[in-house]
Amino acid sequence: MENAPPALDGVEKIRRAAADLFGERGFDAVSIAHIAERAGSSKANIFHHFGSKEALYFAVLREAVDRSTDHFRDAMRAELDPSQRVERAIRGSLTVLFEDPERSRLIFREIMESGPCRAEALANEVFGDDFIALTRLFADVQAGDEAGQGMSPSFLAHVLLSSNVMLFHCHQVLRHLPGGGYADEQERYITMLRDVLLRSMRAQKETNA
Amino acid sequence: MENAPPALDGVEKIRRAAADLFGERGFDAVSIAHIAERAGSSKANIFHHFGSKEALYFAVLREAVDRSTDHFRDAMRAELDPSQRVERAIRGSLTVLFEDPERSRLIFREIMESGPCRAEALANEVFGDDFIALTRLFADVQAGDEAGQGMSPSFLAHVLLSSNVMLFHCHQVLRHLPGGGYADEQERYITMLRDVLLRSMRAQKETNA
DNA sequence: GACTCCGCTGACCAATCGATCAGTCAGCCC
DNA sequence: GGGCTGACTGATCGATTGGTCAGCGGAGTC
Repeated sequence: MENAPPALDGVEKIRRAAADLFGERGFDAVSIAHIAERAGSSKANIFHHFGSKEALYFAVLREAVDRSTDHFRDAMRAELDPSQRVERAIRGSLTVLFEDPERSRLIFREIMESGPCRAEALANEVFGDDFIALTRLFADVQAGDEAGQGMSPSFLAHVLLSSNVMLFHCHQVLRHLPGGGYADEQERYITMLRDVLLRSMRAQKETNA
Repeated sequence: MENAPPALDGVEKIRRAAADLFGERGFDAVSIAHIAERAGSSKANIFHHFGSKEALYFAVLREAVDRSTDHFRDAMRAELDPSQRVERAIRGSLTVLFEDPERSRLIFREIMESGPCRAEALANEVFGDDFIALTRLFADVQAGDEAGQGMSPSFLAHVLLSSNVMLFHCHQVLRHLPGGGYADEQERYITMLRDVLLRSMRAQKETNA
C-alpha cells in the first residue's frame, strides 16, 4: 500500500523544507534551524547530508531549475494555428510560474542576484532552452503569416516572459491598481497578451517616423 | 565654499549607506555593523537616529519611492506625436530604473516580498500615480488615433513596465541568450518595444478566432 | 564657570547564526 | 556474534546578530 507516496526519506524532506523556506524568504532570512524544524530533522543532520548551507541552497536551486524546464517544454508541443500556439505558450509559461510559487521565486531571486560571472552560466544552462523554444515559436508563426515580419522573435519572447513574470511577482500589487483587474482574470489576461503579441507580428512598417 | 555639496551630515550618510547596501543585498543580508562601517559611523549612532533596523529600512524605502515617482512624472510631460510620446514613456521609465539601481532593486524587492496586507498600500501610495499617468498616456494616444481602440490602456502600461523591469533586473542574463543582444542596445530595445505597443493599439479586431 | 542639550562612541548584552563534535542507533555483510 | 556503514542527534563552539547603556565632548546659554 505504501508505493504511491514514496514515504519521503529524510533527505527529500530536508530538500522540500529548504525549497519552501528559501523560496518564501530568501537565502539569508532562513536559518538551518528553521529548515531542520520544518523537515522534522536536526541541524546536524542537514550538515551531514549537504555539507553547508550554501550547498543545500544550490542543490535546491538546481533541482527547481531542472523541473521548471521540463514543464515548460511540455507546454509548447502542440501544432495549432498561430493564435492558439501563442496562447498556449502564454498559458504554459504562466502555469510553470504559478504551480510552484516557491520554486519560481527561488529561481527569479537567483537571476536578480547573480553577478556577471554566474549570469552567463544561468543563461546557458537554465533558461537558454526555453528561450530558444519560445523564439522559434514566434519565428514559425511569423513565417507562416504572409502579412509581415519585422519584429524580432526573441524580443517577442522577452515581452511574453516579462509580462508573465511581472504578473506572477507583482499580482498582489497589480490587482489594486486602477485598471489592474486583469491580475485576477487569467483568461482575460491571456487574451490581451496574445493580442498584443499577434498584432505586433502582423502589422507592418507603418510605425516608422 | 562648502555650500553646493551640503557636507552630508551624519544622518544622511547613514541613509545613503543603508540604501546602497539594502539595495545590493536585501534586508537580511545586511547588518547594522556593515552600514555603520560604510557610513563612517557607529552602530549605536544608527540606533540613536533610527531606533531599529526595520525603521531604518522603511525610512530608506520611503525616500527611494518618493524620489522615484518624482523622476517618472518629469519624464512624461511632453506633448508630441504618439510614436514620440510612447518612446518617451519607455525611455523615462528606463532612466528611472537604471540611474539608481540600488533604489530600483530596493523597491522591487519590497513588491515581491509584500504580502496581501502591504500590497494594497504599496499600490496606492507608491505606484498608483505612475501607473495612472501611463494608462492615461495610452488612452490619449489611442483616442487621437482613428484606427482602433480595443486594447486596454492599463494593460499596455503593464506590458511597458514589465518589459522594462525585466530588462533592468535580468539584463546580465538576457544578453547571453540567443537573440538577446537588445539587452545591450538601449535604442534598439526602445524602438522595438515602442513598435510592439503602437501596433497593439492600431491593429483592429483581426485577431479574433 | 556651571548648566543643559545633542550627536556620537566603546563596551557590553542575550540571542541566534553556521558549523563541528562525539556519540547513539539500526541495518547489513561475513 | 563481530565489524562496519551511514542516518541521525544533543551539546557545544566561536562569531555575529540586533539592540542597550553610560558616558564623552563640543556648542550654546545663563
